[in-house]
Amino acid sequence: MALELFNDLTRRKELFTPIKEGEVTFYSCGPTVYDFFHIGNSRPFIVFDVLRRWLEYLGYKVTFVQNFTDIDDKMIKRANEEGITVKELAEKFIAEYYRDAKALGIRPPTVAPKATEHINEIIDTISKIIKNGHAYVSEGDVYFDVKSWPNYGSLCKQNLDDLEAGARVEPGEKKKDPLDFALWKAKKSGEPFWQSPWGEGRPGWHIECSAMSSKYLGENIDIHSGGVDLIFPHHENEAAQSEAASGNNKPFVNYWVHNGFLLIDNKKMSKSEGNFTTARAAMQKYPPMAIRFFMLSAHYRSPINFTPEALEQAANGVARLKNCIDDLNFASKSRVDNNSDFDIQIFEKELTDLKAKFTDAMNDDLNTAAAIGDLFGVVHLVNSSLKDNAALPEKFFELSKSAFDFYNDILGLPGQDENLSELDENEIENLITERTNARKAKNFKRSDEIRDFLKSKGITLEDTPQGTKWKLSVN
RNA sequence: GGCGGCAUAGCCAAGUGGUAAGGCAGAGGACUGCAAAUCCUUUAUCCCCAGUUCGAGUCUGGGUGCCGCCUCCA
Repeated sequence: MALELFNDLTRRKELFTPIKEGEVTFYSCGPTVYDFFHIGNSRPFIVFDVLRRWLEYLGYKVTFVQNFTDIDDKMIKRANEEGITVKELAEKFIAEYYRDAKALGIRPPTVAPKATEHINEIIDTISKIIKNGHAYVSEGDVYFDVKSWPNYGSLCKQNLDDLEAGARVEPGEKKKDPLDFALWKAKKSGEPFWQSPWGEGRPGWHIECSAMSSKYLGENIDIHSGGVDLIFPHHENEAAQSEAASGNNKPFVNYWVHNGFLLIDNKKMSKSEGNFTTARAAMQKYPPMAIRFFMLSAHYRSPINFTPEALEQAANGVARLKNCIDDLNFASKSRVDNNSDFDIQIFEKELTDLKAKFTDAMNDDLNTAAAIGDLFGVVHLVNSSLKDNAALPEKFFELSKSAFDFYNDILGLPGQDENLSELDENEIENLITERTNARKAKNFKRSDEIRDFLKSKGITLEDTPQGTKWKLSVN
């Protein structure tokens, strides 16, 4: 089975075929860097990170572009509040983006362009749209002429009249039609501005993605992703602009993929509801990998509900996975025996079957929920083998470890251990030795003291027939 | 009003018309000095009604309930 993706343009699952064989051009809408990104933002970052990894696994050379929006109303407002420049604000939260993204196992994009570093490209794009007759200048603003674009509404499946009914005109806007949207905004006092053929001003929101996508990926790209709420107006506008600028009658994007919303208490997260949480704050309450696991435990297009219970369940799921890998590594130190009568052939076949099921699930519109089910099939297989056999051949450990490496490469689970205890390994080992001696002497009071002390330092002990093993506690 | 989505065990969640994956939590058991981890056993007539079919969670129609977009928003 080959990869199928649900395309919002056709609202059907379609076989994925890239424009250029063996290569994928992939644009994903990135954050506006006026604050830490919130927990809802982290969903597309995580699920499309997995889509990118999966495409790479399938053998494509993936160019993954994710922008930083570093100039818009929110940026200006926040910078003024903080008494810093828009540029300083952007630099701060771009750094914070990378910090949070890394913790969540999100890989850096191939290219991460900033709007303010592409003003020339933006101006060029706007000029092309004007030249092609789909935009007009109005007192220093430039607007996209929606009525001139017959395809407008084809992505969000709305007709112009219905859209018109909900459209709003801001005071001071000089549009011909309420649906027209700004490509370029004339300078207002106190705002950053750039020179343009239409006077001093700054780019509108949607145009940066068109300009940067075209620069790094070409005028027609394979995949464009974002949250469902971006379908209208952002992506509808982007498509109109990009196609109006290229004038080549080819679709801007072949596959539009959108993630479902993350809800809090079954409601959309919003500041007015008071249910707004940054990813940073969430990671202080739950392990980052629990958040990643949670995001991948449902299909990316389904809505998911962010609740403490769900996150605790996810944390326990990650712990089960980590325990298995830890047990495997521990056993590989003392239980290797190539004369073991363990049936490695059957084991290898079961691993292969699970990998095939996993592959089918991933190819089926990135069904990570089903895929995680198969990953737990591996966990169970490895745990059972460890339980039932005192000694196992070297190949068992090689196959198991490479299987977990494979799943980790795709899903980013369980990720990497980084949070080290304040104790160093020697101290831990010494205490374990002392405890082992105490246990031999049946001094269980002392042995439990040591175990409790280590627990308080984030180290969990487990006694096994091969000795005591320790691990970092998962929260 | 227009467009769209969802409804599967206590909770989360897969599921291609042929008698319900997986995770979490719970119960019982094994193992353990006690734990922890792990293993074994155990927990669902798939929102309601009608229809199509030999057979429906899965298709059709009609309800009911919840959610999202149409406005800055992942």
